[in-house]
Amino acid sequence: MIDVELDLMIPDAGVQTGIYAKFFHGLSNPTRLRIVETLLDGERSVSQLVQTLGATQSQVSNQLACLKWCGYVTSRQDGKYVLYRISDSRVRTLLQLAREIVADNAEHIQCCTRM
Amino acid sequence: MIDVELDLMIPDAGVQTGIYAKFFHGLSNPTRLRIVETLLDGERSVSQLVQTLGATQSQVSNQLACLKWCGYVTSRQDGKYVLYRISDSRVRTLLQLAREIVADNAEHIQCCTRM
DNA sequence: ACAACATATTAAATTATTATAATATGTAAA
DNA sequence: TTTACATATTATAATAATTTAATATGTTGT
Repeated sequence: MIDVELDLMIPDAGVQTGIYAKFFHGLSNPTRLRIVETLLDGERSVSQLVQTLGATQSQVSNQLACLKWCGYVTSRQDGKYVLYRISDSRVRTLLQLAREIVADNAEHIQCCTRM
Repeated sequence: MIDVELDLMIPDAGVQTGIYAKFFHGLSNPTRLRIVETLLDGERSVSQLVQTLGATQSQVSNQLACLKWCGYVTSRQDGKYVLYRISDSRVRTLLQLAREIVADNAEHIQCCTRM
């Protein structure tokens, strides 16, 4: 009973916030972010991404799976290839906004030693 | 020479994308995201955040340090207390946009088994 | 200066994420 | 149906992030 009350007092404890944290986690890795940026330029196959990013096929496939789970990309089969695309155009806006915030707070953003 | 050319062919290889990935990493942890959400409601001391989130003091201080590095928050001393606030109002817009994207792509967002 | 409280830092243990390498699945052309 | 190519999955090793616990620093009031 006391535990329940305490839980309710904690905003978004556990479940709800976790979804959004996972969503942001999708962009928290340089390889994934570069995949998203590349796909913002148009649909790409896995092998095209492999070539563009200079990463291994396994790496790209795994990160694409992650981005798919997070809802950033969708895919369709096209012959031998699987083409990926950004699933929501507002992702572009999200990235642009992030760039602006980072640019205008450059003096506060230090080099992270712990992460 | 060949290496240099290859590097240049890879969009945002390494440095630049890394900054934005780190920025997003700031919101990729449930505790940090809840801190940001709480601070969007107004300035808070560390001990207030500790109570609200039900996390340890060490945890909150460490995550605040991380958020500070990422440029999300700034702080000021107020007597015994250190008050933290969101450093850029556009962070609210960023979170709202993320919520909208997640909401509208709920069917694509699966439960991530790997992360 | 001392005591009490608030916050920051650190080190070590735990846990999560990522890269690598190997293999499996799927598609299409011969 | 065999072969070649494209992508996905898996296991393991390497690395990074998080929690926990302890301690250090800093501020205020006595």
